[in-house]
Amino acid sequence: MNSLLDRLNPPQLAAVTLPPAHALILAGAGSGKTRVLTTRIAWLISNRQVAPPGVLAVTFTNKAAKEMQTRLAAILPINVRGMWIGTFHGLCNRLLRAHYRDAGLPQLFQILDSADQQASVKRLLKSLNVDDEKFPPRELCHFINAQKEQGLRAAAVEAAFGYTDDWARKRVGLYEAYEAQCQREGVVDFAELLLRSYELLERNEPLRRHYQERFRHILVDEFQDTNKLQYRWLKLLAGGGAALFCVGDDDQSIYAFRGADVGNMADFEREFQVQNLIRLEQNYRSHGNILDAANAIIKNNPSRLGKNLWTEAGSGEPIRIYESYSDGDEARWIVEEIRALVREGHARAEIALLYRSNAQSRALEHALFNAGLPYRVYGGLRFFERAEIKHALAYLRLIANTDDDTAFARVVNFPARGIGARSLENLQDAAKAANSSLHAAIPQVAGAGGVKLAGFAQLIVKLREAAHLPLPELVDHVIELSGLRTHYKNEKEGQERLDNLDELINAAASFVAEEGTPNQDGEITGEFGNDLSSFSSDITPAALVFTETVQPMLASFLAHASLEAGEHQAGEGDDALQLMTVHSAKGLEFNVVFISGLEDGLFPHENSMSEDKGLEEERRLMYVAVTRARQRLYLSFAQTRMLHGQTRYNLPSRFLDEVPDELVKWLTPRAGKGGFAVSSAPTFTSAPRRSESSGGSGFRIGQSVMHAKFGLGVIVNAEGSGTDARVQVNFGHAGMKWLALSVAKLEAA
DNA sequence: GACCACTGGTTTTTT
DNA sequence: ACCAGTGGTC
Repeated sequence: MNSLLDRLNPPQLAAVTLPPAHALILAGAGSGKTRVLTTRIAWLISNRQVAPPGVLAVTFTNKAAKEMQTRLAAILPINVRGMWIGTFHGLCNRLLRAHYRDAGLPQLFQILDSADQQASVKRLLKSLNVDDEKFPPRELCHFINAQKEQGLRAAAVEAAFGYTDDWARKRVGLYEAYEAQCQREGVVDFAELLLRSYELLERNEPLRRHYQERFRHILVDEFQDTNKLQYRWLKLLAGGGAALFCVGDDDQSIYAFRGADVGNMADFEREFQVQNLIRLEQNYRSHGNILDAANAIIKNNPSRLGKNLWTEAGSGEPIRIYESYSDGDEARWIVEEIRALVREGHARAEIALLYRSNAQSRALEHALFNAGLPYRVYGGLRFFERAEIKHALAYLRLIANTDDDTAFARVVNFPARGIGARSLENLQDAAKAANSSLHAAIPQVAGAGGVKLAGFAQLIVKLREAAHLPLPELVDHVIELSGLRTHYKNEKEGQERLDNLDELINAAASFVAEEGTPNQDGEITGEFGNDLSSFSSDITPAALVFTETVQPMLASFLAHASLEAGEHQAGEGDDALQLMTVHSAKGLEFNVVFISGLEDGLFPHENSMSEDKGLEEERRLMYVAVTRARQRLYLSFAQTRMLHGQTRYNLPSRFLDEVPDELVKWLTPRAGKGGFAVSSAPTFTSAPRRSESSGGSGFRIGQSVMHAKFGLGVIVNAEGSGTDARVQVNFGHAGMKWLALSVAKLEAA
């Protein structure tokens, strides 16, 4: 068993073998964080400090949870799938399924993903005759989720903030109405999973005691990404004396924009009087120059817990910086560079192209496509989010729960069966009057619309009669009987959608194979199975009973579809270049990394400047991007870039200035502080449309200029001529200014 | 109910 | 530039 600890460095070893007390592990990028977590669990179990059911391990993504399980299974001779290792949402789902009654939910409650939630809010606004211009569904969802993530119900929002005006009051009212609608429909959104299970544990003392006593060791991955509610959830579960082992890196906190609160790290340290603070600073991933650059960049952030990565590897290659005239030129240069790398023997899959925002992938894809280089873009539409899949799932959801109005509204007229807006309006009115679901209100609708609706109700009855079929057959049956298959067969470009629907049947089959296989004791123990064996049976005996007609696998499969939208994408496994945003690159590593579009306004993003601490988060994002690279790192920027159909002129990113000169090799003449080196004369592309030449002043759009007060800038626009000539200049730090040429003393820079 | 023109809105994203 | 969603017409 000592071999388990053999290859750990001293701080890693210390972390893994800590006594059962609270601990905060500050784990830098590439410092072996996942390894420490899994080894810690394995060590605890093999040293009999805790039995497998006493461990609770939480991650953010399914991928991380799966990786932890796989690694553990390789070390320990136990059934890992029965352990409580999962995402916050997955574990909360498990908790709520087991105690649905105590949580006030129907047994087969459905989970709304973000799109479902928005559709649900939209429907709510419509039924209440609320102007969706005043309350955009998107923003309302954001508001509702933010409140839930603070642990605030609608009633509590008022108590917490009071109402400043009618609009605020109305907004909270809508939150309340949304809660009521979800409750009536028996659906929960993502944030609700968390809040509901938090409230369940908080209010139900025997249940809380049960879990507090059960979990002796709680381990948290990516702790810096937890929001307030998740932290409170952890505190509640650890309230019975469990040891909380939190691993995180404040420098890699890049999700504040969706509620993550790095402050949780400091709070944890203080509130739990953490005596064991361990820093993992030795990096096993990157060469020295890359690490030095990352350290130099992140050093500019004032509020850090403090940490400095080092490596035993040599300094390696310099960081290469390239300036190009346009985004297209940048992409073409990247293609050439990649060709050379591949010739030198680099695997394409080991080369990553990172960018700040998805819109930037277009130019890169264009160039890669023309060059015939295989690539894979991450972050597109996921399998379970495709329209045809969501349609099929909606039918399945109606089998599980006819009150699910979101599912109902989605497919009542898809494929088209002549139920128009008119009939639906009547139905909605009837449902509202009876305070019932849309399905239940069908008999109230008279006329031709009523007949057609009754036909749809009949279809649901037929589908429900098949609910006992094995899951894959049920899915197949639903696709057939609903008319989806026929619909897509008749559609000109429906073949891909048909293939996807077949893939859904396959997914159901493999889900049954993986999750539904009973173990020796005949229990279903997968993440989405109802792991009831682990609960003391006196608490929820009722949870063992399933609705007779509906098989448990269906509910589990639907939860699986919502919680794990799936990275089911083409080209997986091929030797393809990896294209993704910096956000989605977190946790990954590559031999060669290109970070493109390093321009002020893009990266750091202009929207971040107005936000409090926005620039710091952007800098952490840059830190994450840089630390993805093992051997070679390229940074590139362009003077002009097409965005939203307009050419934009940006200055080089301030982050470039933060990389020490001695680590860098400029592939183009070095740009001055905050300006361009290469005068905008394009060397390998046609000149851009120069709308005006600023009244013959000698300045042109795209030119770098120096101003006594504002410093360096780029001319982005011009109007007027002669003494009236004015130019608009982007000064980066100092912002965008209109200057009269006759007054402002501008010099070409 | 199907098709086409117009509008608005585009940071990052998991669950 | 480009998508999605909407409102008009047939």
